[in-house]
Amino acid sequence: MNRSAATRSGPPAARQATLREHNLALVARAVFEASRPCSRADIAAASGLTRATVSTLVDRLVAAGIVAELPPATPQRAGRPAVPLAPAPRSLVGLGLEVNVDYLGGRVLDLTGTVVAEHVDPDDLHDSDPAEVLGRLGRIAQDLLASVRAEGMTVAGARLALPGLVDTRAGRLEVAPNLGWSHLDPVQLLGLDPDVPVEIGNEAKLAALAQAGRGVVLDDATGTAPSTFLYVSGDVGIGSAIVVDRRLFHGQHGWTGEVGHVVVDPGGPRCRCGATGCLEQYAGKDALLRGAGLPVDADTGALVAALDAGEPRALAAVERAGTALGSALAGYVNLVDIDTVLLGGIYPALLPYLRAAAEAELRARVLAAPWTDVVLLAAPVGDHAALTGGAREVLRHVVEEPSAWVGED
Amino acid sequence: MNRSAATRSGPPAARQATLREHNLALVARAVFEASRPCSRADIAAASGLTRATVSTLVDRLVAAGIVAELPPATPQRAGRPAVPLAPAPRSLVGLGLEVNVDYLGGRVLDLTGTVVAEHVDPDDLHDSDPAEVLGRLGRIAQDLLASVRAEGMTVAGARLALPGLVDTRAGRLEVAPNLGWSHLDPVQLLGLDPDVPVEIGNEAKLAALAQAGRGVVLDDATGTAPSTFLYVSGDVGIGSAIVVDRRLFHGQHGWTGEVGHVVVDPGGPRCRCGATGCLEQYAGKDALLRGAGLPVDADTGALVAALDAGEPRALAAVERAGTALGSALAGYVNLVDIDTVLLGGIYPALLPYLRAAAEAELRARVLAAPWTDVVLLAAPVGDHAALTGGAREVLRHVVEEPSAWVGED
DNA sequence: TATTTATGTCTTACGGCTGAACTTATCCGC
DNA sequence: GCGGATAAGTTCAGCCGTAAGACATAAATA
Repeated sequence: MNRSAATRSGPPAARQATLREHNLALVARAVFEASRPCSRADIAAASGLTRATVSTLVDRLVAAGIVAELPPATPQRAGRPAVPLAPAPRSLVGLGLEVNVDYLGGRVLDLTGTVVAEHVDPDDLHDSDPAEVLGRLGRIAQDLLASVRAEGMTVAGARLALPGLVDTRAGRLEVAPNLGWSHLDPVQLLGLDPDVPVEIGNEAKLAALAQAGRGVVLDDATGTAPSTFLYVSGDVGIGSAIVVDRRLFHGQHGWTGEVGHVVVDPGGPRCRCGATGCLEQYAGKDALLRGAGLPVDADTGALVAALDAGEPRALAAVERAGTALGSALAGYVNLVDIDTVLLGGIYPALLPYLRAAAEAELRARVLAAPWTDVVLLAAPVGDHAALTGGAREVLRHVVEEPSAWVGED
Repeated sequence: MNRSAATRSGPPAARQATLREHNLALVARAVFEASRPCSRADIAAASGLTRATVSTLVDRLVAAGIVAELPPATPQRAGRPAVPLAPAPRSLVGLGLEVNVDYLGGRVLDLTGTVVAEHVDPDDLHDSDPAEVLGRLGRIAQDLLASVRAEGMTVAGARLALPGLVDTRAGRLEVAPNLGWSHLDPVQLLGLDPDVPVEIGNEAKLAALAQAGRGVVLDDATGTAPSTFLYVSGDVGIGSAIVVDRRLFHGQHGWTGEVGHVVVDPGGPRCRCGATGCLEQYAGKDALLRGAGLPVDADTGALVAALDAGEPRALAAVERAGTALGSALAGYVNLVDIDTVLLGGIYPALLPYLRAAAEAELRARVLAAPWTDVVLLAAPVGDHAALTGGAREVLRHVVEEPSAWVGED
């Protein structure tokens, strides 16, 4: 009997509890983004809340096991010494899972970003049976969960990375060409305890989030990890993700970043997608190996060896890939105006040989080149990045909405 | 003396007043998004706030001239008749300004989306003098402001659209090739009263926002304008904008959507940007006219006439443009996963002749084509869309942050 | 005219933040 | 070694905005 003209959608009404949730998240964020342990007073000064308010909020976060009070550092100056606050280790954890063409496995991270448990099984999963493989992964996940629970940790959730077109909201895998899977509900096939919420995601997208440095904790002694960047992951196919402010740009269905099928040359070779001259046919792994005169089942190491040995065919193939990649990336940058590109997958190893050609093309084709430089970087997180990204994504939600994990009183 | 480890950036602390601001915006949004006038009770039911709270908030919006109480409609059913609420007409207004290659002018919109004042001067402004032109526009703006103020309206702000690379935050125009302008501060040259805040923006971006208004009606089956879409505007150059949920995707500098320089064929003709085979060289206005064998200073009407007459060269040029556009848009859609494309500028007139070729290319090249259809539509707002978009953008801020316009008590 | 139904207003209660006073814990100078 | 200075963290009254529910209002209906 709702005759309302106003829509029911949109943001919810704000009440007193909303205030608290907001400020709780604000305080959590302050602790997790701080470059070193900070005190309640620091947070008060930085946020504009009073020390009184910050204190009650921090107390709740400590009680929930999200924030830990460290032993006091030896004070440097007059005044009561501060109680240093930091992300709580080995308390709340997130589980990242992945099935890819060459392995399946899981990784558990705590709020400090430390790996507290991991299990990876290399395997050839081309054209595999989804029920069998996901059942196996489910048992791996159960073992990981049991081991961390035995140490008193609480699992905040899990994220399953799959190399294909994924509908995150519906929890459906539409198609994963290389696995030979399509139209299935991977979460159900995992058969995990229903008390652990599992979401699925695209492998490249989650690998991208692993690069987003301090998504959970600032662990980049390596340097400043960018918070806005394009992540391009090369393998047989070439996937990518648009990360803005450490979050994915999601598009309408989550199917962004299909840079592998951007046109490089319409007169080029036919792609397995049916069109011609896609980037993948120049800079995909198979195309690179074929162009270098290596067997298709060779690995990147063989290609790098050929490059190091100065093989002309290998050098030519990689240069052609660099030009194609630069051309496609230039279009990408022209369209989304993000000028830091992290290269993952097979590209970090090839970057010394790719870079010159790619950058030449970028300089020539990026319209804003006179005002800004496009930076090509090797992605810092390499090994099974989607596992880390998935676990981090779970934990990011904890930090951004801690109220769900904080008790009533 | 701030030794804080926590950063001072990030969202501000939430206090009681924040609650009120949030809910005030919520209520305003409900009124402005409703498909027909709604009552206080409607808003309460839709938002989850109590009628009491909604009442006090609505009263404030009415007092501020943002919302108007309409005369009661003849009641259809038992019970006290509702007081219909709607955007207030001729109260708060926004000013859109534009300098483009063929005209300069301004347009004033009120909160209902009605044009309450307008002044457009056609003129050839290729390689013009910025100080002279902007001074002239400033006087036009002053006249418009004076006339609406004489009727008691309040000007919420102004937005100046320019056809070039614009740094919105710094208020600088980096370069506008067709105007022959570069490196200047257009707001200062306008010389407006400082009590009217003026921001600048890219012309294509603001024209895109004009398409996203709630009052905009598409002439396709659905009728309502989409809230997430790509807007592609063709002229000599081809600009575009990414609109998500009625907001621009901004990128790092605001320089998104340079689709005119996406590669269509690396072996193609050299572009004025220095690279080869850019979309602009196939689907830009000059390229189209040249391809059709028409003089470069002809207008779109001449091209359409040639098409209607069945001129083979014109038909071939437009088909080639359609294919090129489809190829570039396919890449665009593959990258940002937005499958509604509004075509503006010269394209609506050419759409009947472009569509088949463009859609064929889209079907072949969009990877998600089996799961979603890419829709090509003529942009509903045509004439000087950036004027409307600029004014709307000013008013959107009023609706989204009404607290700035609501008095203390 | 009395009843029903729905809108809009009024009053009291509650929860969360503020501000100021207070306690705690360390350093510094004598 | 002791008192003052300094700064972190805590306690408590007060304010403010929303919730809950009673009340007033206005029209249709029997």
